[in-house]
Amino acid sequence: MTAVLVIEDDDRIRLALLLALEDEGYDAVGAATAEEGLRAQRRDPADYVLVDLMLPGLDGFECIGQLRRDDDVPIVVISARDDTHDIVAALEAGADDYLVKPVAIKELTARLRALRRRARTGFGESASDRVPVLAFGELEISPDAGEVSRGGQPVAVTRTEFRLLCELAEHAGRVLSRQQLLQRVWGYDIGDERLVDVHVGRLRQKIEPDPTNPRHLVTLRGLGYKLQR
Amino acid sequence: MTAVLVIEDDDRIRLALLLALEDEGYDAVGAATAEEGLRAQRRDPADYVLVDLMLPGLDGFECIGQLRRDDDVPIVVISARDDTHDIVAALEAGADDYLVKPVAIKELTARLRALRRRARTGFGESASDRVPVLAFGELEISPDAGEVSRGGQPVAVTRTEFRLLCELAEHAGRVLSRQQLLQRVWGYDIGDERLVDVHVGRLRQKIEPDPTNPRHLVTLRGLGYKLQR
DNA sequence: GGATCTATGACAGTTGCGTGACAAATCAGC
DNA sequence: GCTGATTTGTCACGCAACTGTCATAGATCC
Repeated sequence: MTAVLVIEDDDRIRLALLLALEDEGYDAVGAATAEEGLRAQRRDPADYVLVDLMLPGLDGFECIGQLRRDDDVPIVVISARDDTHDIVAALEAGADDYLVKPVAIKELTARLRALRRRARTGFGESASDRVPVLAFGELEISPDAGEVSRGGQPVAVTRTEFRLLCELAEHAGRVLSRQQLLQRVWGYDIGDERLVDVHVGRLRQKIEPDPTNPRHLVTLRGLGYKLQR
Repeated sequence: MTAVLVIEDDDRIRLALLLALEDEGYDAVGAATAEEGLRAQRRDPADYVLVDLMLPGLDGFECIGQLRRDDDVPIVVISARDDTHDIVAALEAGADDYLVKPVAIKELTARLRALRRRARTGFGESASDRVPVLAFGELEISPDAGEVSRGGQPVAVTRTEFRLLCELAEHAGRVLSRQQLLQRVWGYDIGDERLVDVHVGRLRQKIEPDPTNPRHLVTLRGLGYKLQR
């Protein structure tokens, strides 16, 4: 069954949504705060997340950001605010759709279905010859095409940088030690680990908006590097 | 450049949309009727299609159906009608999103970007690329990701602290003596057992809500430490 | 109340990381 | 092949963060 996580602090609205979703045949779970929702999603990932923007503690935008960091789950914002600014900000943060309260349950489920259909289909070329693309926020990597882009703009990376990036992307969210990277990217059994630093540094100059404060290609001191959403 | 086809019979609205889209860096083309739009799309496919519902001749719903028959192009409906029925019908017919006039251009483009991102990413991560997490109440440890979080909020721990925590987490609920920890975390055969205390203390500062009254990382006097739920 | 075990703060030495400079190697265009 | 441009690997330096030691204070047991 399709599972939906509803992150909404207002008990009545949350309950109403949960009941309505269950009526529609979804397996719905509620969370009253962003923190609770994030935890629930980590432990037992739902297929969709609905999130309110105004939450106590961690707000909706941050919640979306956190969800997107380690998950591709479709996120639909359900908010009382219909300001263009909020809508744009939420979508940019990683939300897939934005509905203004009060929401009609039929519309909501229709939108969930549309979202699923779109995600399955992809677009551009026909499904068969579509190049797989790994996405990390505004960063996109297509290993087959040998292309990297940030926010739709192509980024020129060298071969070594590209291999390094692919290796990290393949194990997205996981730490790779310098040794592992040397092994996999360069084929060295032993070698100077600083070499990895240098290339990571160069890569960051190209793919990170603020290379000094990397958001995707992060260092885990003493452990290695990892690529995250 | 990204091309957008706008199918809208009202000249003023169509023109306004075209201009606004071009301002935003899109390559926008207009069509006044469904037939004209379909022809244009067949001849020179755009990356997105915006379509009005109330069109002379072939109406919007049918237009969507026709578009969908031979194309995966993302379709966004832009309509004056905000009736749930219409919205659901349009989405079911194959539209990807539905905006009610008047539309804010910023919102429109944000939605186009969201759509593109989703289509590229797809979803439904396979279980294999989900990073495993060990949970202890609100405390979460992901050895692979090199991450620790409390209540969904990431906590920065050092390498030694991380190793220590993982060691304890691996044997959750069991006491580990200082000797065992020294052995496993530091590789020391002999060494000052106080060292363990110091690191446990530092770890508690970071992961325990009230470090003086630890709930998870507890001391067993004379025996050692253990991590519990 | 004394003995033993544990917590914690301060501190200096060490380690790890990012970066710029540079030379060797490789590539592209002719 | 030649030449200039790009890419790659090496090195050294400096900063920031981490580690281990110690001393002292506190807790616990009998």
